Amino acid sequence: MRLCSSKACVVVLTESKTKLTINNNEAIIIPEKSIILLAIEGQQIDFSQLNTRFVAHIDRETVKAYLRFIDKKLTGIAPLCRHDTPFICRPYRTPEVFKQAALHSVMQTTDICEIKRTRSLLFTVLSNFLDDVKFLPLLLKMLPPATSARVRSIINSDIQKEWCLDAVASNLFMSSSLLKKKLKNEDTSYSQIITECRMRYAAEQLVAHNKNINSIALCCGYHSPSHFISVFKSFYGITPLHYAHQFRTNTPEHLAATS
DNA sequence: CTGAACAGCTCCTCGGGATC
DNA sequence: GATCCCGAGGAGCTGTTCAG
Repeated sequence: MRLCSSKACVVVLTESKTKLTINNNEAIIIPEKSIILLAIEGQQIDFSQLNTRFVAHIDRETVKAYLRFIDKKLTGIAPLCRHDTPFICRPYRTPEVFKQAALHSVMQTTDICEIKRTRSLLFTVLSNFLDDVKFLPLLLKMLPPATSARVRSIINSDIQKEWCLDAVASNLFMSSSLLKKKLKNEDTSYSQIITECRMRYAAEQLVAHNKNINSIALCCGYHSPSHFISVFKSFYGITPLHYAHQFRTNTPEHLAATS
């Protein structure tokens, strides 16, 4: 089952022995009662068994806040090696705390107290990885490098606009060839970024507004719904309708309604 | 370090058809 | 009718090289 999230990273709790596959590479066996921290951006992550209620979604702001909170000197930390798998696995003994964190991480609330409580729960979950040498490099990897972040920000400012590389480059006051080089140095490309922005927006529209596929495809800058579906499927591993259905059947509201 | 040029490749659109 | 899949062709992007 493909792991879907619009956040920078997730933490997954396993109830039983599970196979984890990242970018279709060799499967990794995860023991039962483990928690796995995964950088999700740009990765295709599949679990042989996955209970979406046991997935805590952590956004970039929470990661930034956590790094400030632990107050460690970050400048000397070696970056995560390009070949390193972007995850850490630890045994976990207090699943009830984790389940609370996972539940809160998908709640949409403007209540300051609830937001602070969610953040505290996620901090508690993250702290389980503190003694792992890969932990801080992995968190730093989730914070975007300058150029790709600026490209994302430009595209997200008007996601429906028909962006091209030249237009984005001129917004950044540089040539398209220079922009390509800078993005390549950050291990990404314009195509990857625009697809990622479009797919995240599409997923939001699917679950939040219940729009049909045609209008979502157009909103995301695709003139062909069929192409949109194929891109969505290659990005999330499931079709848009399946995604929306899966989200609805796994939300706490639905679980409460069906219990 | 930056920009320009170019070959090869990927992505997107379009059209058609199958399935639910 | 809506969704999904597939193939062909063209547009645009990537990677690389070279020059300033």
